[in-house]
Amino acid sequence: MKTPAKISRIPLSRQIKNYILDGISSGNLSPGDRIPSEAELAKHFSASRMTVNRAVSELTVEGRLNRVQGLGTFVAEFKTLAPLFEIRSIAQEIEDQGKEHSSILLEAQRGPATKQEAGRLEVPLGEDIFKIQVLHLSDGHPIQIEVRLVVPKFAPLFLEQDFTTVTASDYLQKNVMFSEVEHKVDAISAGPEISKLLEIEENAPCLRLIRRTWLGEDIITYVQLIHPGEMFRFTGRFSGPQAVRDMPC
Amino acid sequence: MKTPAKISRIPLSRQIKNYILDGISSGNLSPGDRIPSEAELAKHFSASRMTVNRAVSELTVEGRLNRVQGLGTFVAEFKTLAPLFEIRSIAQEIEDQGKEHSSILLEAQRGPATKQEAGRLEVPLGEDIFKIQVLHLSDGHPIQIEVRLVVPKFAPLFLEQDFTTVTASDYLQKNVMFSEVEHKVDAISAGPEISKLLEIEENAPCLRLIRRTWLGEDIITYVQLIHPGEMFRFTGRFSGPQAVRDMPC
DNA sequence: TTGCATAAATTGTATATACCAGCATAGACT
DNA sequence: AGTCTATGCTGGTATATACAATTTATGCAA
Repeated sequence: MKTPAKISRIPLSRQIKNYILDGISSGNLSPGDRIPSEAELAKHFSASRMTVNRAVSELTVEGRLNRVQGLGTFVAEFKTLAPLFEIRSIAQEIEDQGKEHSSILLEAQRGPATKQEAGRLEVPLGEDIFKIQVLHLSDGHPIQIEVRLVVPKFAPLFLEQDFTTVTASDYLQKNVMFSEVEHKVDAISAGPEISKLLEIEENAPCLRLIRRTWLGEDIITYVQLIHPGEMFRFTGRFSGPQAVRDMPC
Repeated sequence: MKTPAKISRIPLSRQIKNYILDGISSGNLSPGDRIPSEAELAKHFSASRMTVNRAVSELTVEGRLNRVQGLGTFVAEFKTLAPLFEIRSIAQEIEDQGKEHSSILLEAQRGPATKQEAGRLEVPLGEDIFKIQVLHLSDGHPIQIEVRLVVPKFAPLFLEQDFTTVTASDYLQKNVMFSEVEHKVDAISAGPEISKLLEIEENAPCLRLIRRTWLGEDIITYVQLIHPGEMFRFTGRFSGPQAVRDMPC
């Protein structure tokens, strides 16, 4: 008798990681709390300690946990901005979490640049530009709003992309000659539109606003990402105690 | 008979990682090359495959290698900017590589801000500021120049730091309430001063210039880092084929 | 009370083994 | 010639085990 279909195609180590992550995001585990020891987790999952060790080690590398030999493993005190500074495809990020990425094209229009848009791209006011807005979903749940401003004459190929499947990061990674990247991170609260799109409460704090400007020889792109803070994490690697504790969100 | 002192306190997995990294930096392994299989490495180091597996897996997470099931493990095609965007202490970075960090205080003076400096900090021209310049060394080799501009009235405690042991990142991580970070990356070539400090050829290309501005409630800091490009790596995670290949450096 | 040795718990590292999954190729078959 | 299959190599995951290193708690002795 063969294995009855595929009951669980998710690796055990991944399940353990998700279990811990769920504990953190659900509030059962708070920053500073000790998580069960490797031996306990191994028993709980009927796994060997090595498997637990790998799962926990990976979470440590990812900045979610801190391990202290002889003491135990603890939920990282603070979230990290590090992932925000890593320029990766949101699709890849989601898939790495074992979830399914999809996206909805909210807007794709061409027209003259407003004053703000021209400022972002550092082009003359009224310049012919493209404005694309995409909503990214993780397992069907909205998770990030992406706004792209592109100067068509610099990037004709960009316009042929399927914006719902190819993220800006994907495209830029494959096609754009990097010369300079400017990166700004800010925190905002949700206005009516954003709260509706992301299915969160209005005026919810903690949203991360990331702005990136790519200045290449043949393309000028401005990417603006908005997503709930929970998706990305802070660790001590980036900011210390006061850094986040005193933040409004 | 006990172990004869400590012949090798460096973990085997770390040794394997260093072996591979050395192969890459020495040019024996170029991007795209296949590295020896896990079995071969295990034999070479008289280690078990699991140990090799861990070492190689970690290098993959760090973006230095790409693993393909059924094919082999390959040197990552391109370096990544990701570490540049991770805000970490240079001291920690160096120690993580198993090397010793030290630093030399090149300059520490107080005076009115020049036009350029005032612009960086967004303070009035002539504002009383501190200018600190530190040279960081890895195992005695100069590796990074750090320039810090600080507005004293916003950060009185900052001035009591020992600048040669506490890096700006360290301090900011522990004491500064984060509100906004601006991050710019650029590539420059080495002028006479820089080439002398970093012990590299004059006009050497590929130097990374990183500028960070921290805007907090009680501190405004501008940090400028210069280091040879080799220290940090690119991977496909950040930039695609053309991204680096076509760069002047 | 103080100091020190010891024990217990925990993570860190390493081994030996097993089986699964993906890829490429050689060889057999049509 | 084209197609299929078997095989071998590769990495992916998991187990069971062992010992080292670190921290904390405990208990005993001075």
